[in-house]
Amino acid sequence: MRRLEDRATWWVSRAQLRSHALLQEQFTDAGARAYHYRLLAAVEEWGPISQADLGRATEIDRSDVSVALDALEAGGLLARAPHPSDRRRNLVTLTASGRTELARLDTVVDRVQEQFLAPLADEERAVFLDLLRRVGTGVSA
Amino acid sequence: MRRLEDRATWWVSRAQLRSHALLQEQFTDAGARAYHYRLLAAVEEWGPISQADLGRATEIDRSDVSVALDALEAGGLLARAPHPSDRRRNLVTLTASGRTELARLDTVVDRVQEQFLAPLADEERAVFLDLLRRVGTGVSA
DNA sequence: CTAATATCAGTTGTACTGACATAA
DNA sequence: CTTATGTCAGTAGAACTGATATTA
Repeated sequence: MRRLEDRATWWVSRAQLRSHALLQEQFTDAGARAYHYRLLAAVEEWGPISQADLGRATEIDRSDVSVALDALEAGGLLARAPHPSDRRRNLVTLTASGRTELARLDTVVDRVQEQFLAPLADEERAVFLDLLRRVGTGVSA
Repeated sequence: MRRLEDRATWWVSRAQLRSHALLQEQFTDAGARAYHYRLLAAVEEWGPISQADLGRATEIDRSDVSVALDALEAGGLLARAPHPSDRRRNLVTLTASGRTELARLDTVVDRVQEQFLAPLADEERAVFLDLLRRVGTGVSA
């Protein structure tokens, strides 16, 4: 596969595939999903936050945020409350068990990250992160 | 998103998203799909090749190879012929127009790669490729 | 009897699209 | 009148699963 293996797009796919497989496997064992983790993490950092802002922060489509929040709310991991001055919005906050669940999932993600980056030495990891960040955003800064 | 933005898994997803968006957009304009390109490229390098081997080379599931080949064969880009000594197998080969189409898609992929790697300097691209390859295979070599 | 191949039908999770009622 | 928000229904492509007939 000379043709493909010289292409960054190919290797990005392969890397994403491996990362995704590790994450999915261990999230499934933990009874969670990637979307849920991303949303819980964003709510912890930015909450109380509206669903639209949550979508922008996690880069998950508004409509998918809406559906995912239904599950998270049903599981008691977060709560929706009306915005005091803008009745279009729901303010989303973490519950106590949401915080616990997030901490639990953090250990899963840390383990996955360690396995994923295992082929790289410490100095290489920092370089990799930097290059990946720039390529991911499309900005050279 | 401190929590997510310190994680390689997050940035791999973002990078894959950007790469995928560029590829999909320009493949759509060109009337092609990622699977088709991967299969054409593999057949050119390894063909005549059986469908099972094609699946292993491209890391596309056998069942998906089967379906994708239907479309490519219908478009006259490649041909299936019975294996002379193993009647279970189809030997897949490129047709002349398959070769032309592959060359056309190569220019698309080259353009996408250039856009995708735009944030990186030349030396950085080589480093990035190397790190990505190791992380994608899970092997430090 | 046990693989391996090609195929078919169906499922999952991610991402997106278009539409809509409501409210700013 | 225009824009933003939350919701709903539906779609697309990638990846996978399980089953099956055929052949090695």
